[in-house]
Amino acid sequence: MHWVLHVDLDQFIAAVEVLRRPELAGLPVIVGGRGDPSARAVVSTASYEARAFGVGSGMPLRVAARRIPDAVILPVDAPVYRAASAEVMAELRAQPGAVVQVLGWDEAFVGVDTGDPEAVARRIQESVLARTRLHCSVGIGDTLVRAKIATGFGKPRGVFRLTAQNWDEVMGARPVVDLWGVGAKVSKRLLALGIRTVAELAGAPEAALTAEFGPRMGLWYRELGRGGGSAVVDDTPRVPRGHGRETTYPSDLVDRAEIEQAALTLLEQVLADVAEDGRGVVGLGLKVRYAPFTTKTFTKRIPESSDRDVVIERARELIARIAPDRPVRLLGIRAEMPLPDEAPGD
DNA sequence: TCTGGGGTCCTAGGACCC
DNA sequence: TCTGGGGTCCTAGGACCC
Repeated sequence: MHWVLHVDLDQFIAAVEVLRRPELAGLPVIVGGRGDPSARAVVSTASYEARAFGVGSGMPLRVAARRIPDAVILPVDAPVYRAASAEVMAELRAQPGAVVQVLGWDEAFVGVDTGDPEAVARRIQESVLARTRLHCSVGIGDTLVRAKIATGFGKPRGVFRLTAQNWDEVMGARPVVDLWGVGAKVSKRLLALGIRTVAELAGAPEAALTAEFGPRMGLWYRELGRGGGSAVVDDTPRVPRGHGRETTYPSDLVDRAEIEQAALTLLEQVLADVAEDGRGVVGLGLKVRYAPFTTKTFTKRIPESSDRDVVIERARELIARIAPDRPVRLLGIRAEMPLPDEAPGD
């Protein structure tokens, strides 16, 4: 029978850091930003020792540092994590009969045909550990959604099976925010409809959901409440839609020329990423966060172009729309690339 | 206590066309 | 003195994930 496994590395980034600094084992390790707790940054990953103090992903670094004064705080070192991730994914692909769909640096779906998914899960944990010295947890499911959610019950270093059989018993009474793809906003809107738990969402009337969320998302949320959806692990390589760069400045930018220069610097980096993909640009997006928290996005479609100067000229038109008299806290610029099937000439 | 940076996908509403 | 309905494209914004 066909099974979906969801493999998720345990405290991935912190674990990779501990591997190259064995003396950190057992200490509260926090990785985030440039490793400077006085800068504007958030926690990427905290080791389990740090989590015991209530520090977790997304928390401002400053707050984390205050909470654990003797924590080891390290800067994010993306190339190292990418390399470790590639090793893990290669090991997953080496499993006999496995179809692997990568979800991020530290997680992937693995589709397998087997009569004993737990045995496959344990074998994966052992072989990933042997190759990379990293521990992972594995969720087993009869759909992608159930496998993904199952992993959380297996952490750390465990295996958990979640299927149509035990879905209601395990998930029914839990709040909808525990579902993959339901966050704070949607769960609040659901609550306004009288829907608090996963079971209530699963049994909610179609009309109420589609009226609130539209025909597509409304039906999807109900399906999510049932743990349903696809059971197909898709290993088609993802084609990126675009590239972007965002920076929060240590102090807000006020000078007009300075803002323009900063935006063009970001654009250079974005265009380098686009060029590396060997594709053109069909759209631009400029995000500005004025101090303190109002964010504005300007977008623009442009005729497909790979000419750097042409794209920069179009971008200048967006940059000119930044309010001249307001301090800028964050700038982001993003280039959309043509989808493969709309690329001319192939 | 003060909120990053990289992405993805969905929806609403206006312009425009037939 | 009343103005349909379907489609596409574009901009802007919302929400979510890791």
